[in-house]
Amino acid sequence: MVEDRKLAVLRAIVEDYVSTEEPVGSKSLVDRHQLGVSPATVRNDMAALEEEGFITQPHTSAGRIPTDKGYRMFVDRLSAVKPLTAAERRAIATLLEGAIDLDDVVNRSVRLLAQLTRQVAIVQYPTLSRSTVRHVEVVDLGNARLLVVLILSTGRVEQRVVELPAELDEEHTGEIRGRLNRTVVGERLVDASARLVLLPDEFDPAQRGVVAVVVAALLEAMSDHRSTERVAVGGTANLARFGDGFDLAIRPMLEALEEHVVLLKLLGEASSSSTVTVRIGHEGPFEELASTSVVATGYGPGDEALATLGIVGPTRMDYPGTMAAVRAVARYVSRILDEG
Amino acid sequence: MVEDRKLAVLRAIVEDYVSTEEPVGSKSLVDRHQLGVSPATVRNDMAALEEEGFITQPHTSAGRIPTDKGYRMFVDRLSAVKPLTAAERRAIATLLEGAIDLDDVVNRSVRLLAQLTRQVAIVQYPTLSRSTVRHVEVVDLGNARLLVVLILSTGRVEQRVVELPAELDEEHTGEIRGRLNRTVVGERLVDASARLVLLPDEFDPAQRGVVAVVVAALLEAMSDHRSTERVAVGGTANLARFGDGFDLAIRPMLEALEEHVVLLKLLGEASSSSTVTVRIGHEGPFEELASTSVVATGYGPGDEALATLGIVGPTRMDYPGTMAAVRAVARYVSRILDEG
DNA sequence: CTTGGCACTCGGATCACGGGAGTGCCAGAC
DNA sequence: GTCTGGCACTCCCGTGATCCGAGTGCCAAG
Repeated sequence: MVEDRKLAVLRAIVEDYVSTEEPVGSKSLVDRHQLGVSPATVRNDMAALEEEGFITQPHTSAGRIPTDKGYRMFVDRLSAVKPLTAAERRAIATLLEGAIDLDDVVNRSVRLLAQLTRQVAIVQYPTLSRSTVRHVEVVDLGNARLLVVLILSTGRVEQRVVELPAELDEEHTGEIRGRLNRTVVGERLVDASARLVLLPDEFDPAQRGVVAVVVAALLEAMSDHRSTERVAVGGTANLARFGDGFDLAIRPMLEALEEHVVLLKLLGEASSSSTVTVRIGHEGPFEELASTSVVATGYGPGDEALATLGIVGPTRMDYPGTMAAVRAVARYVSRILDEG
Repeated sequence: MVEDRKLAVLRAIVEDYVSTEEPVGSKSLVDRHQLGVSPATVRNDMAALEEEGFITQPHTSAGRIPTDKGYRMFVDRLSAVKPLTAAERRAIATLLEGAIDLDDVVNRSVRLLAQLTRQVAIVQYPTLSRSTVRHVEVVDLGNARLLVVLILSTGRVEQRVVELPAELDEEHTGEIRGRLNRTVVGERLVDASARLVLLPDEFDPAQRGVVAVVVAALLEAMSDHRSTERVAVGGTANLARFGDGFDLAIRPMLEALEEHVVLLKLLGEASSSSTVTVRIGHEGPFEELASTSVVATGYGPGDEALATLGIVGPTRMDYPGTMAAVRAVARYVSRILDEG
């Protein structure tokens, strides 16, 4: 009973602080919410909440603001995911339906997410690891150079130009192309890689060198770090809304946004699950970003989470709304990938 | 004589203001520079310079700061391009030598430029329009789908997947591939496009539909706006150094950085020439960016400027150093493209 | 357990004030 | 003519001093 009201007070504090951006006191709390008790009672509850570490005062005789622990409690136990409006759903659907290829899907998603949440959005490109090989193409460019193209089931296309030890004739490239495709088409990348490694030995010694070079390029393309680490970022202008500890938080944030490796670490383990995960303040891996939270989720066709998308914003954010937006976008994108 | 000293004073004001970020007064001017005259004399000159619109006072009884017109004069007539240090040259050379493909060149360039100038760097991907076709590849993906790959002399690769009205056999794809290549290889894009349009008519009616679809895809790839409009941005964290009118300037800047079309407009006509151009404050096309300057230049293999690169920063910047860095990077990148 | 009352604290806005940097102008020196 | 030193003036900015109010903690009574 009393415990319930304390949590209601915590929820009210979080909500008010998120919307007003100012420390919230007992008086304004009872004004804005129907708590059915007096400010004095609320004060007692607040003292208890502070004792337990859920809220804190910036200085004596100021209102209270939630701690990271307070936000955590709010997210875990005090908030219901806020359903999107019909208009928002429609906006998501129509915007994403129009996408023409994978790049476009990712770009549209990141814009959409930034717009919906008014935060900085991050979308990781679907990783290659679980997709399968659709086709391999080998093209003679002349001058002992080959173009090797790898086409994957997700629609991603990787290409590499390789230098050969010697010129190659049409017949041989055809043979290599054919055997490559018979070896890997339809395979998952891990299996395809395993088979490719053995392939050069099946050719006669004269061609082995050439095949080895091509295989090396394909292997490299399959395990390509650049593509698995690729991310799209949008809504950086929303950083300008930070307002409060502006330049304190914005600098490390901008730096992080330039380093895709850092961003991927930020999105973190969210990719493994397809539920929305929230990392609040210091819970994240970077000390400098202690005043920012990450809301992320995995996405991908079917049940598989091929990649991660999410947003980064100040710990003081509208978690229910943000989580709803992230989840909704992830679901729509997943559906699109399913169809493509 | 007197005129000369006035200009020397203007130069000194610009230099001091750039380095100290504070309005500069007559006293500190004579202290920091060997002008050989007294503060009173300098004051007279400053009054004249203000009269002519080169400098202004933020408020009465404060020092002077350069106006856009003052910076313009400084850039045009008062500054020598500051040569880079040997270390900087070496850094540019070694960093860019290691690039493995066009994307990598662009990415490295933008990082380099951001680092050298400590500003926000922008590099436009080389435009397709002046490059030539190196090879066209057509790959049957099954299910009446073809992959069309366009490889250009700049190293750019564009690919499109097209849906055919009907399944196609190996022989026909081979024929189409051959005739496509005979038609366009070595041609400039404009010429290639012109020839392609006529190509379907040369086939017999049964194949004409298929060829038309492939040609359409190629034409689209050749005139692809997405690739001509692609830009890479780096060093956004440097925005955090703006310091002065921080949030005033940073917001529109971040917004501009998200809109590649806007960025291209910012870089502007610089692409036509291969000399470094400077756009100062209000000279640029955007009212909101009146306190930022753009230093840009065209670059590309040989004498042709295929694209533009440059930096955006506060009007209060080190123009000689920045111009030198931009020019140096453009030259090195051009050389790399020449070799590739 | 709740509530009204009350004394207390402290941050932030406001204001007055003085120092200092800078200016403009003028009269005299070169 | 040109430069210079002197001087009065302006006004920004930092420093205290003051005051107000929101908010707190605690206590005694309901």
